[in-house]
Amino acid sequence: MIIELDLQSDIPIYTQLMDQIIEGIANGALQPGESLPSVRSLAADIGINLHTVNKAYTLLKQEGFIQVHRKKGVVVVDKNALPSTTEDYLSRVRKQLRPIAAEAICRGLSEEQLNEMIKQLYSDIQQKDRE
Amino acid sequence: MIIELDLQSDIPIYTQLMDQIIEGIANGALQPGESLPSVRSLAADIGINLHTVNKAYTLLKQEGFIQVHRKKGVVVVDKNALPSTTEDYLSRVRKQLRPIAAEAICRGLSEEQLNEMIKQLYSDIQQKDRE
Amino acid sequence: MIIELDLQSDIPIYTQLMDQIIEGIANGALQPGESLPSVRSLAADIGINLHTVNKAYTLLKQEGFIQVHRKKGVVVVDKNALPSTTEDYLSRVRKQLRPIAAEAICRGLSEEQLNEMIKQLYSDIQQKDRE
Amino acid sequence: MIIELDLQSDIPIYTQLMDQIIEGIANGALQPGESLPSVRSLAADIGINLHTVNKAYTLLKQEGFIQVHRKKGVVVVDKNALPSTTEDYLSRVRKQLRPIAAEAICRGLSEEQLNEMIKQLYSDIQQKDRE
DNA sequence: GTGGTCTAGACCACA
DNA sequence: GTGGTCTAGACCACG
Repeated sequence: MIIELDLQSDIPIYTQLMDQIIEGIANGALQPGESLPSVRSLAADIGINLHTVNKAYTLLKQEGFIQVHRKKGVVVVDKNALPSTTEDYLSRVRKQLRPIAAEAICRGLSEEQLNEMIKQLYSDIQQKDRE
Repeated sequence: MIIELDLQSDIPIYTQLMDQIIEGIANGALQPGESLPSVRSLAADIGINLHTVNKAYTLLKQEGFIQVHRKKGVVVVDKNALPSTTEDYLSRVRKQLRPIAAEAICRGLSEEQLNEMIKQLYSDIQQKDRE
Repeated sequence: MIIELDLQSDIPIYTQLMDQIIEGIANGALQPGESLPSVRSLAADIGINLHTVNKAYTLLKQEGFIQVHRKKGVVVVDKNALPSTTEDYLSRVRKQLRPIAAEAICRGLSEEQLNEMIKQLYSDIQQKDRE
Repeated sequence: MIIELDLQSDIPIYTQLMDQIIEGIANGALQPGESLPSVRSLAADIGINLHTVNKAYTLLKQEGFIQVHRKKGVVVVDKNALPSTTEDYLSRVRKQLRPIAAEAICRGLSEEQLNEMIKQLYSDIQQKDRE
């Protein structure tokens, strides 16, 4: 799986890294049980700081996407094992979406267009799954 | 219009302020042509520094939501005057939604559920508009 | 002569007013010896503050474009009476043009294009003279 | 590269700083990809506050002259990457030049003399480029 | 009185 | 160590 980082972006590198890994899990590029590279090797591979990779891994672990095995190292959790649609999670998503929706209303982007966009994203992200 | 800030949040105050004002414009609490309070008075009202308010105003101006009128002070721009659905804007929204969608897929939140959430947000935000 | 002000502009109103009057002198809309409206009436006409008009007039007087007669009020000076191409003036123009030229170079706007633009401005401004 | 500021000037320090940096880019003193000093060190060097430097950098970033790279710090963008001669840009230049041209007409500075001045500025600014 | 500019000092997130 | 954010206090230009 290829990690693409934008060092010019205002999004922190560790966040970008998390997002990419989560997307990898979503589209099946990272299968449940699969091992992620060690902090050290991943950092070297993509040319970033150890701390940065470490921070991403730590947060991913906290959110339940990965687990640290003593032997296998960092492994991907089964999607189905994730606590789905917690109320906590739902309200977090709502908070994330709210300002996006507000701006969309101001700019005349309709509910339908936004939903269409989400539909495209879903199929776009899951696309690689079918390969 | 009431501004609610969470000073503990990891979202910068000026961003929260921007979001609230944009939502105010979206729901009609802030009508086109209406003047916003001066940086000083708003800062005093909500108990933050005037520079923080100023930063929010500056960014909102830059994004076209408000204008600084030399006589009327800070003025709300007409929603319809905003360049709606620029390709730039659409791709920005897509970038914002992508990680949200990816996580949703992992957590088993379906496209339909997300759509429903957006529908609720739209009606929730626009609610005051109907008054 | 019609004065057009942009209250949204970041250029101070008094500067805009000066610019318009100078352009009026340049294109002959304001003839030498002609009287300008009084501070009071001009302010009322264009709906701005007395102080603002006053400041513009004061600066124009300082720069030699207008004179204050005890009887006729504010009158336009003859262009030819202006101290032309002082070294002071030339270096001031150079200072104004320098950053414009620097940015033009960065953005790949050629010397010729810039000169062409000036040519157009000259004919554009003097156009009304022919009417 | 040497930065020269006039703290007595009525031109804001951050604007002067921007102008100097843009000129540095124009004349090749600042090469594409080169890193600018950090806000702190530059502020210390030229004896101004870091927020003032920061404002200049922020605006330069906004106008596309520099980018903030998460590893390299503040980096000069390739001139060729700048969107050259946008209609927006051209009309902005026109607005800047208009009052200059108007005054020039009043003072009897001919089109040719202005053109000559621009020619000199171009060669003056680009001078260092040839070294 | 308002916004714009500048300074100063502080904390935190990031790498 | 770097940029990002926030606060505080001050002066000036503008209207």
